[in-house]
Amino acid sequence: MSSPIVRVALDVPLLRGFDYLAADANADDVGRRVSVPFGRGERIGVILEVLAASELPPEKLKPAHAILRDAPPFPPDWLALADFCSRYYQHPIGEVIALALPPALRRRDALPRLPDREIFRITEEGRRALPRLAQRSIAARLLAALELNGAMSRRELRTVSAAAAKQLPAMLGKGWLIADLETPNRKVAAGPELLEEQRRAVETVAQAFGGFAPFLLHGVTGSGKTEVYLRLIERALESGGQALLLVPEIALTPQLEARVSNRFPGARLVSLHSSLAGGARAAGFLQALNGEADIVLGTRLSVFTPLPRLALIVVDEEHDPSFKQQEGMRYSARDVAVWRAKQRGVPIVLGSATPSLETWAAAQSGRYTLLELTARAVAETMPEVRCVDTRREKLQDGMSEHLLRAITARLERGEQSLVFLNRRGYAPVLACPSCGWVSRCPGCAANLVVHLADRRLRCHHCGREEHIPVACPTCGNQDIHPFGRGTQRLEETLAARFPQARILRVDRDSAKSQSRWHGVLEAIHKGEADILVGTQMLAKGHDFPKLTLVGVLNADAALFAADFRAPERLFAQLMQVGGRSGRAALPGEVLIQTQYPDHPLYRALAAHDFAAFADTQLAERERAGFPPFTHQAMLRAEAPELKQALAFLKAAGESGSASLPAEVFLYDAVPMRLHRLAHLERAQLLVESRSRPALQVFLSQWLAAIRELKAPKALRWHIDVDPLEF
DNA sequence: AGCACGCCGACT
DNA sequence: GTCGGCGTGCTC
Repeated sequence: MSSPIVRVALDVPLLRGFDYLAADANADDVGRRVSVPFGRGERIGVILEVLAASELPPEKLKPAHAILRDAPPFPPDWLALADFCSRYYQHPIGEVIALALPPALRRRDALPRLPDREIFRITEEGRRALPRLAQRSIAARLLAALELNGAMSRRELRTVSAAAAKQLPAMLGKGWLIADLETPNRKVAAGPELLEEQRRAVETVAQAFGGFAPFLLHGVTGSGKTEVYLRLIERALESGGQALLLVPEIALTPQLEARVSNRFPGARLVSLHSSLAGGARAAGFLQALNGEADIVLGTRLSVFTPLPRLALIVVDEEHDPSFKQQEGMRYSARDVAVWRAKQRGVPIVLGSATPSLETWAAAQSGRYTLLELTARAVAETMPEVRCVDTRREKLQDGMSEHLLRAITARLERGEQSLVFLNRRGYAPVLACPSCGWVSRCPGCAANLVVHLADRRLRCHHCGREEHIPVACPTCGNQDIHPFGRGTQRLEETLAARFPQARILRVDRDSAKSQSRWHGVLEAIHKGEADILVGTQMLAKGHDFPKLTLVGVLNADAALFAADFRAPERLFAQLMQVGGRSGRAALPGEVLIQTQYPDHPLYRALAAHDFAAFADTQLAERERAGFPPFTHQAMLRAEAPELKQALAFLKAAGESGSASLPAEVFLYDAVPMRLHRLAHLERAQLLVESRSRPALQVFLSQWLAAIRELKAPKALRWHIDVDPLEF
């Protein structure tokens, strides 16, 4: 009888698994970590299959070092999830698994310690023994404490005696105590009264528990989506299930985490945000895997958490672009979450005030069930949204008289204003008016942005920094100046115009660190600022009670951008900033400076009518053959020379057209919009099909052919399935 | 991806 | 005579 074979997924960019001899392997080692020799080193992989024989000649097989049995194996549905991602996103299985695992589990480290959930109780045997023991003995004191308290954890027993841990095994051996697992505490704090439509949404989803059912929960800021999530999580926990709550990659996670843990004080909450230390991430992952965690809350990576009792998935702000990974395996956590809900037969709730058009279309067609929250649940009113026609009103330093008057009125009333400008820095470029020189980034096809605060020129794409030159580098002219307007300059002009006002700029530069960001939020809350100048950083989630005016500068560019998703993002962004202002007592106002006040996007925004906006966008997309009416994949290449990237893509395109199915279309290779980034020239080639399966089949064959192409050593390429960026 | 082997140019 | 360039090929 020959030794069993394990097929192992390793973190290498190769499509296949690797077979090893493993004499002690058995069927339930599938999904376990394994240490194997690879090349001249050692690696940790995951067992995909246990086989009787390998297709490889026996002499090529090496024995595995050890199957790591210190944790439960990753369950079959988890491996199936990795396999799906591998095939759908055309990414090697070993790398998918490596991505899904916390780094600590990809090493041979000792596993992190999990929070102790073991509790001890005294037995009859122990009660009989107690009087016979010396009163001051450790055993007696422990038994007495247990008799008094019922059940105690190891930690609690240690407070009785520091030597408790040492004594426990012997006492267990004598049958004086029994160890048990702490039963989860089902305590739920009271939530606010639900509005009728919230209650209906909760009931509709709750009735779908136990089977796959996708929902779109559509409701503006303040309509109480979070409360719906919390009630549904409560239902999931009641039935003994686990809930997965995915949130965008923003600084808001701690707030939501606090809200969840306050509501479910007895539940075991695992929070997997990006700044988590390695050990903590692994611990959370293992708690989810062994079924101890009740709620997993985290950003896109959390979609890969193993959850044996999964009962519900929630994706909050489902339209948020941060759910899509933009490097390595370019997966969409929202889409993977939907697949996972289907695989596991559980309901999934996608929540947003401005759903992605993909999700909206699915809800319109009935594939997803639409749940609408129309009322603002809290004491808030929708702000009044108006356009300021900048063709008629002369601008002063980028601001209209209208906006300036509105700010003045807020100052007089002691309310806050926010001026929104999505452009960091002082000015987008430094230029010489006499010779036409502009500050360009030597590595990127982009301008260096003037940051006057620290007197530097900075590339927002590659991070390059230079000193601000005193004279034009080409003609020596000393009269060079910043052109255009960024948040720093806006702050300066506002300060000049409103010398009495306290102005606070909020962008990535002014709120770099977590602590500075918190300081900023606190200052706003305490009313220590009268005028806020900010980028989209300020748009999300936070509640500023005294804010009653939002002015939007320079939004028009997105209306006519080359990227067909730009209007969708603009609408979501403006809706979000607008949502920062206004409550019942202090109604809010949004002033949008635009040259196109009659544009349907602004009209829909003014009417707070997402559906109208979405319908016109979807009609346009259908006419133009864009997603969600077609499915796309983007092949991108980068190389030192643009012609190398283009030549590679052209060769790839030719190899693809050789066997192109009728329903798949290959476009020509073109330079990317930002065609040079960090000294690399970049180009891309779009593939499109109305049939997702046809596209998938084509992609897997095509990529096999592309891997055979020879390319310059410095050229790198990747495939992006369902790309967001153009 | 690493990391070997392998065959041609300028250095102690 | 060797150090080292990165082309090619393999990893069970």
